[in-house]
Amino acid sequence: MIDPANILRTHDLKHTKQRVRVLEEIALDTAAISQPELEKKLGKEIDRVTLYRILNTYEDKGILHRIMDMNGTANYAICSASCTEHHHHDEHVHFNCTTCFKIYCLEVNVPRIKMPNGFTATTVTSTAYGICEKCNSSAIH
Amino acid sequence: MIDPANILRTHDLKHTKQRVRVLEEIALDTAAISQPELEKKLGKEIDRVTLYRILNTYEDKGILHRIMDMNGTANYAICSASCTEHHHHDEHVHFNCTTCFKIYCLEVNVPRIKMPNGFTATTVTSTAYGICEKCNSSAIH
DNA sequence: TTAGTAAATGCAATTTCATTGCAAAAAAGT
DNA sequence: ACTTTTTTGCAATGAAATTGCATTTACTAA
Repeated sequence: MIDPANILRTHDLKHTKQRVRVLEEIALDTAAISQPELEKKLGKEIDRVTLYRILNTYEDKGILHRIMDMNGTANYAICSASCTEHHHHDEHVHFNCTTCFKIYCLEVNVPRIKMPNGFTATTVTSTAYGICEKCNSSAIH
Repeated sequence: MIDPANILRTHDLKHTKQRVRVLEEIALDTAAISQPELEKKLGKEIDRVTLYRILNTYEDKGILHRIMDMNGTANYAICSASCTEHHHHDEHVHFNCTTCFKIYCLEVNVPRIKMPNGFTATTVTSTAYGICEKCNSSAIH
């Protein structure tokens, strides 16, 4: 499990209850959570603006990584341990469920792709769309 | 080259000068063009709202496909011929240039990815970030 | 060619979402 | 407990997208 206090300490961020709450909320689910969902869940406790600022600093510090969905909405997931400030290593496949709209970070690496002449790629992302584990099993039963 | 009048006819869309202009503008470049760029170029001729509506109907009809960049901005490119209404076949790699911010549709297919148990994927997209052909060559000279 | 009707456009108003400035509150160190 | 620095919340601003409606434009059939 994640330890919010420890994460904040190792990234030289002050320990505030708002920052802890955001990490707790995101850690509840293995799927990424969207900014609007977070806002709905934490809106009573945390000001909208503060939430924006916390998410931005977490992204800068490499604590969270941001995944844009097909609607241009930001989704956030906890970075793997190898992420460092200004250098994310989220080179795994993302899975967007078209039923529950959750985004999962799969334990599958993005395959190597050879670029056409003249194009040099530094990062490659890969996103799959379909039905997730939970939605598939609830459809069967 | 693309023929706007023909595209409109084959998709049962009325021929208007605004619709033709949008297609012409998008066909000028092989790269995808962002909504704000389109707005800047066509803002004098076409109302902002009309542009939104045209882009939406083109996407619905499978004439354009929409690519979200990392900022959540919509970019549009002309669909390959195999796109039909409500079923896009843009399963090629997209390239986002981090210098000029243009998005290219590469002639490279998205590789097959095996999903974890329980996850069933219907579509997979792949996006590379880096320096495009033009920006690379202008950096050398 | 012209009249009728169905659809697309442009404008104004509204709504939604993100950002900025600043005063008050809260952390961390002494 | 006191001081300094950072974070938070609120209000105001700014930017982007959406809706309603009157006007204009495209298409069809006489």
